[in-house]
Amino acid sequence: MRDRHRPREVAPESSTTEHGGMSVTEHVRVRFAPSPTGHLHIGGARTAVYNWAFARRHGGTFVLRIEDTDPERSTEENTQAILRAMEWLGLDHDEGPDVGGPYGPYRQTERAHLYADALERLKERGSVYPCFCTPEELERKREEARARGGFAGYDRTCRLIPQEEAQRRIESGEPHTWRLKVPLERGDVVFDDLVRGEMRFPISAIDDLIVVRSDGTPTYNFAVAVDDATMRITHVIRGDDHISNTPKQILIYEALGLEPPEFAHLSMIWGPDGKRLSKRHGATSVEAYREMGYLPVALLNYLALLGWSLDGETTVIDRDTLVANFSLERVSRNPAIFDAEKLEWLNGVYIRQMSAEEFVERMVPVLVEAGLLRAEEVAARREWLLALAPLVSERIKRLDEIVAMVRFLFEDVAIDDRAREAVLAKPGAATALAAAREALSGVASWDAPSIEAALRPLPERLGMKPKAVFQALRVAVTGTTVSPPLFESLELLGRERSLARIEAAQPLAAE
RNA sequence: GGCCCGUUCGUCUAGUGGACUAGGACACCGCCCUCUCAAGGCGGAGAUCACGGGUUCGAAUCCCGUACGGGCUACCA
Repeated sequence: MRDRHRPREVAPESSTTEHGGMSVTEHVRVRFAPSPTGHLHIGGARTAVYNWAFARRHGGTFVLRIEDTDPERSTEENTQAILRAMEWLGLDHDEGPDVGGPYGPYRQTERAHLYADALERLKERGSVYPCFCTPEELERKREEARARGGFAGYDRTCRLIPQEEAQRRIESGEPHTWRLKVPLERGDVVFDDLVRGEMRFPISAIDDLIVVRSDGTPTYNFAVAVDDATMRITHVIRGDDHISNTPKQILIYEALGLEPPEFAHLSMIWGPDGKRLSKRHGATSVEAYREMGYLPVALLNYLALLGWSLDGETTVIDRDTLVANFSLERVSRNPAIFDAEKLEWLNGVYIRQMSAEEFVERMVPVLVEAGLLRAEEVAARREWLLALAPLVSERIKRLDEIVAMVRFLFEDVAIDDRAREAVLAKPGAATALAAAREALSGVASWDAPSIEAALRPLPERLGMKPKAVFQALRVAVTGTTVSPPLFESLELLGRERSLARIEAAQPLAAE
């Protein structure tokens, strides 16, 4: 449903709001709050991109908060991996566990005292009450309520316990949780979602949720609200799986006597089958894309486009353009399906945009990693690498494709069976190779133009098609039917090796 | 069950009542270029705007309903 009354988001740099008749400048503060239970995945990265872009667009602060309250699955390695992935993507944060900041600590496990403080405040204000129901009882009640239909939340039994009695039971050591006393008389909880417009929830449908467990730890909604409040977050930009949590968090803010932030809910990212994106759909972590040879700018661009558009026409959007143009108003409400092919195309666009120098910088680590080049050789072969760069960069979409494309330049490769059959087995192949070998041995200066000058006349002289002659040569020299341009390849291979390979291939060629 | 969200070419999207014979991009098909593969150029196919009602001179755009998909409904996050 389209909502034409979507609220204004803040103007770039800052926004001015009325506070007690006084104009104050509100500094934008957003946060990305991943749970270190795994690597940074595509969906989380997209949320991070939007938060980052929004902060940068408005000259605000981007906070990184680690939600590590699940001790079973949270690890420090994952935290570090998430940090690395964000750095690689270029999503720099202003405050976080690694860089600190005025509103720390930035790991939930280190913020226990803040939740305790908040609980005290809630008690003082009478916004919370102890609940002595056991998990088993609750389970039973839930099932009964479910069977009756309608509201399935807590039946508020303990809300009716007189204060003195509750106090006595607490002091006697009876296990209890703390529940939010939802103000039934309050009326609907309404907020203006910056992406979806007005969102309205009947107060009667909101549970007296547990804010602090019997072991004293805060529940998710409580921790989030307290964190966002104490970190002075102004805009909460997150997945739409949190829409239903929002009214609960707003109620917590209100119970604390605080002004809730603005909210913007992003649609989910799905796999090609319309299901939640998961490993089944292939690579889902940012790290995996780095390893596959994707450029950070390409992934950033693609992620930005997954639910946001600049103008509906522009698709190639670099970091600066994104920052200069990002707005929540242009975020779409529909879930988006992750399209690996479009990402790959975009990556190719950025690869082709690189200068030879930039490409060499990317290519060298790949070659070294593949064992084709030694790091010590790089300086000496710089000119050669610079000449190779444009030949390769125009033909690949991922950096990891480099290896297969240039291997023949670094080591002798066997001639591919299919290539031999399709090309060398054709009549005339041997004649072509012999003629080429002869023509090439006479080349004075071993460079592509001279090589081309020597080879160009061959087809006509031999009465063959150009393609037949050059493909035979290509297969002899590169081992396959697909390679960078022939004349340049010969130049880079060098005279000795080129002639040797042609000679070696001659016995395999048909007359 | 209750509450909430979503639905425009295969995919990402443009669209905010008349400029819509619904635009762009990826993918697909054809032609051109060409030593292969790419890249590039030109062209093509592809969307009854989920469905049904209404409002209006006029609706992809506003209203209501239905269907389908999704989320929340935990002492998970």
